Amino acid sequence: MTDRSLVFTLFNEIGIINQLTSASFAAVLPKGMTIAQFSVLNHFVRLDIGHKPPKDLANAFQVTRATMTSTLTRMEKAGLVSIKPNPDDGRGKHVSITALGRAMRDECIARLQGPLEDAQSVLDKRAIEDLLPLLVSVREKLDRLRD
Amino acid sequence: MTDRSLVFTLFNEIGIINQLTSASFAAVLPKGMTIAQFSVLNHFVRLDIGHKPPKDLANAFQVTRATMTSTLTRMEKAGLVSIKPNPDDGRGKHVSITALGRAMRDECIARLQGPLEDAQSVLDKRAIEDLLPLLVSVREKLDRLRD
DNA sequence: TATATTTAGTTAGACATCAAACTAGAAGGG
DNA sequence: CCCTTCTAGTTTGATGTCTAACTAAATATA
Repeated sequence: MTDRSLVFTLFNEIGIINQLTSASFAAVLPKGMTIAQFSVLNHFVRLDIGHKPPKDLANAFQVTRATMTSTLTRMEKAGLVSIKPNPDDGRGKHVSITALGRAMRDECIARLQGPLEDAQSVLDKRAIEDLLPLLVSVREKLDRLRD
Repeated sequence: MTDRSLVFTLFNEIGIINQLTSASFAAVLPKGMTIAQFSVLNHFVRLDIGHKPPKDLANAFQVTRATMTSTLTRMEKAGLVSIKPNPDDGRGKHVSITALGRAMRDECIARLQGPLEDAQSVLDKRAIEDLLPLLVSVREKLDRLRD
C-alpha cells in the first residue's frame, strides 16, 4: 500500500467509526435533541462558563459561524440557551445555558450511559488507552496544519 | 478519568479528526462533487464491480437506504452512475458507474493528492501504521455490536 | 393457496453542515 | 473626520444524514 492510500484508509476508517458512534448516540437522545446541541450544553457545564460568543463556540467545535447560528437558533427556540446582545460590542452576542438546558444535559448524560457501556464492553480498555494518545497527536497536528 | 469518559473522549477525538479531514478533502473536489459521491465512485473502481444494489452500497458505507437513495438520485442526475431495475427481483435496482463517473473519480483522486500529502507530511508513517490496525479492530467490534 | 412477514426502495420532514453573499458594527490609516 | 478593511453574525441554497411512514415485491407460514 502506498503512503497516500495508507493515509486515505486511515481517514476512511475514522469516518466510518464516527458514523457508527454518532448514529448510536443520537438514537438514544430525547426527542428533538442532537449530538451538536448536546455538545454545546455539555461545553457550558464542563467549563463552567457564564457566557460565550457564538464565534468561540464555532471555533471550539470546528464548525463555521453559519452552522453555529443555525444550531443556536434552534436551541434558543427550545429554551436550552439564552442569547443576548454583547453590551460592549454591537456586532457580538452572549450565549449562556438556561436551567432547562442544564436539565436536558443531565438527561442526555444519563441516556448516553447505555451506548457508552456497550462500546466499552466490546472495546478493550487497554486498546483505548493505546489509541487515545495517538489520536490526540494526530488531531493536534491536523489542527496546526489548518492555520 | 472514568472508563466511560475515556470512551467518550475517544469518540470525541475521532469526531473532530473526521470533521477536520472531511472539510479539507471536500474543499478540493470539483464543484458539485462531495465525499459521499466520490466514495461511491471509488468503491466501484476499486472493487472492479459491474453493478451493485443500493442496499449493498448503503451497507458498505454504513448509511441508511434512504441516504443512499438520496445520493444515488443526485449522482444519476449528474450522469455519474446508471440505475436500472434488477431483472431478477422486482424490488431491486442495479447501480453501475458510467464513463463520466470514472473520469470524475480520476479527477477527484488527482485533486485529493494535495491534502493527502499535507496530512502525510505532518503525520509520522509509523504512527499511522500503529494506529490503523487498532482502528480497524474498533470499527469491526462496533459493527458487530450493531447487529 | 392465502395470509402474514420480511425486504428493497422511496418519500417527507427534520437537523447539521458548508460556501457564498450579505448587514452592521469596530478598528485603522490617511 | 472619512474611507477602507476587518470582524461577528445572518441568510440562502445546497448536500448528507437520520427516523418514520409508505409502496411494492418476495418469502414464509398456516
